[in-house]
Amino acid sequence: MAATKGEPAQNKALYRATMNDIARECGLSKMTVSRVLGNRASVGSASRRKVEAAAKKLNYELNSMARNFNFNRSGFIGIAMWTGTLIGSYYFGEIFRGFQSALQGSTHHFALFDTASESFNDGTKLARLYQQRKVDGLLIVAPHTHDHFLQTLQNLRVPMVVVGESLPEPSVCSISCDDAAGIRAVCQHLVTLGHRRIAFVGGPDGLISSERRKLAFEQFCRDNGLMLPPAYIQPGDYTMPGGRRAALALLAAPDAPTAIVAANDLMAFGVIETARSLNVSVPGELSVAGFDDLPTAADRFPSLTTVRQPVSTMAEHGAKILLRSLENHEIPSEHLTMEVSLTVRESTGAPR
Amino acid sequence: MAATKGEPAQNKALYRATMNDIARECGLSKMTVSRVLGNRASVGSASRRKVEAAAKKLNYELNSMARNFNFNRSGFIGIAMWTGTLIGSYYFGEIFRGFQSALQGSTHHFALFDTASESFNDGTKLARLYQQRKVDGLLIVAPHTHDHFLQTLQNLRVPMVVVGESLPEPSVCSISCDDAAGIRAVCQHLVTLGHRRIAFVGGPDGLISSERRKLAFEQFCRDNGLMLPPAYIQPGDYTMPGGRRAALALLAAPDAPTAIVAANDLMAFGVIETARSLNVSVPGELSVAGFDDLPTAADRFPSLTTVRQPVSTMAEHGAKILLRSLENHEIPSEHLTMEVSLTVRESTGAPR
DNA sequence: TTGTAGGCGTTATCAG
DNA sequence: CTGATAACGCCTACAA
Repeated sequence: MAATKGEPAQNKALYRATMNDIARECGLSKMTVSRVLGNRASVGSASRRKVEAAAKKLNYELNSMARNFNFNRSGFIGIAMWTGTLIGSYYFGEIFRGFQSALQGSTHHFALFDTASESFNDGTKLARLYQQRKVDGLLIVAPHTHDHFLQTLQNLRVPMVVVGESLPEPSVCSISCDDAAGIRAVCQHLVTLGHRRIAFVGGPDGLISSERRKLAFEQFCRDNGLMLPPAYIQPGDYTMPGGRRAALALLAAPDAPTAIVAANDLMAFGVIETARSLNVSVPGELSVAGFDDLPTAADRFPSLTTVRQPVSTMAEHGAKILLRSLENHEIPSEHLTMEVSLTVRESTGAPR
Repeated sequence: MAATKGEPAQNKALYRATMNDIARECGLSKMTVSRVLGNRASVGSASRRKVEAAAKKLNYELNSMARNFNFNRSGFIGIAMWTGTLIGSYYFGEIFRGFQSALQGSTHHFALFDTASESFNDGTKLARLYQQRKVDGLLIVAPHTHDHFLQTLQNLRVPMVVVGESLPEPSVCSISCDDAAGIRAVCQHLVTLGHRRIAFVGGPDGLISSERRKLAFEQFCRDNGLMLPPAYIQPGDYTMPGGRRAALALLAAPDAPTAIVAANDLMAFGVIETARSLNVSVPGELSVAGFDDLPTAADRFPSLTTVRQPVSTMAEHGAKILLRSLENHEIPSEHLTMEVSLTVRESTGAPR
């Protein structure tokens, strides 16, 4: 590591003008100044001009700390999540995009908090963010079932919206997609193509959506009289290596499936890679489907049949609900379930 | 989209105790309370116990807004970047990981700002965040050369550190990796293997690091007397499709290269995919190398020879420098260049 | 339309 | 060790 020292740089902070300075500058009371610069209340046009000129001259900016202190709000929305696994993912990118577009016209900003740390799990630390007025509310992204903070937060009346998972608690607002419908749609698609031996690669424990997808798959098989040996339900972890492992287990077995449904796209990619390395052609000998519709799902060879969930729309709705509830000083409690859609591409076809 | 209304939920906010309440509760002045709860100054142990008991009883939490208002600091560090392209990337995941570990023991938190919006480019909006005391300082991630805000920020003495790009401005603190050394290492590796016809897939315009990698490549070729027809320098954009396009152009030409160096891993993946689809074996007929060392670089078939840059370490250093400079009320100006290392894997070999 | 008084919750300062 | 007072910068409420 090489270091270079730049020129000395000017260290002293610039003086920041206050409303008082402006008031003095133009011989008005600071209330008049406040009305012009902060309140936009009715002020004589002469005064207004004077104040605005002085503000520009002194390079004045509202001190949002004094302001928020007064209003008893921080101006920040906290995004709370397991950053370790989520932060660099496409999923979070979409989530953030959605959050951002909900922020249009709002004066709020986003702060990012990691729920992985020990003290977060009982909600103490998260709740404290609100009690200390560091955030006005929380957007909880894809919480795990073993995150025990939700109850704590709810008891303390922390305004919050859960995004990406549907919670059993009816009084906690949550926005998710219709996981079960998505799985049913893929399975129906495969059955229509003629498949009868369909296997499933599940997501990690601890995510309700993941559990939902698995249950929907099992239910579909029962409803349609498909064979479902235990080995057809492989555990997974939403990663590509996880998909590879599951595919190895499935394709090595004597009664290998003719189709594999993965609980997310990454695992489906892993399945396809393994199939390729085993010289099992996709979709010729094996159909593969995923869930998420990552951008690369369309780019890959073969392109991936998958379920599209409107992640950024979910996030946008969630953030809007939170913002609205902050304005109205109420705690949101509705549950939203967004529709998903099946995108059929090259990775699925009729079985041989 | 289906919606369900949860139970009414308790809407009124809980009353928040203040230091005054506690003072009254235990018959002491609020200064004594402040000393116990905020200052940790010397206080008689009897008083201390009384205050702590009352605080617990009233479920008291420090009001950080009043506190920060007093201290004239917001408690937030702003992370400013082009979120559209970065937020969902592995790179940002590493960056954030680094930032976070720098925050251990600090009372600061992170806020996230998008520099894509129009008004950001001249720095006005970004500077305002600081002038309005919404953030105490800024971490600028991978700024583009056409981001014109840096000069503005510097003039306004905004404490900031640029991470991931090395800037020409000597008085703006920036932390980056030694791009040129990385490229030289890959090229040397290829030349040592016997390659003489090496092509390059460049990154997007507007990133200094990207430009640096290209220049280093050209310089290496000149220094080593390698042939370098213009077509050997392909434009790219740091995406997989970009890598595919470049590879198509390179492999179709009459004097196709025996090795391709991509300015990042994603493009290298694209090159490998295209090679595969053209039945050009890697590394048999074509060696491919990247830059970044994404986790998947080791997983792929063939695994990728690439340059590892210590992204999270860079970020951690950057954040630490900023935090330290905030404590000392000074503006950092050093330039740090971190070392990179070559990781040789399966995608490179001797030419036929 | 403008100004005065007071308060938000905390800490600095200085006196006891 | 403890307390009274003032201050941070802004806004609400009321009065002129």
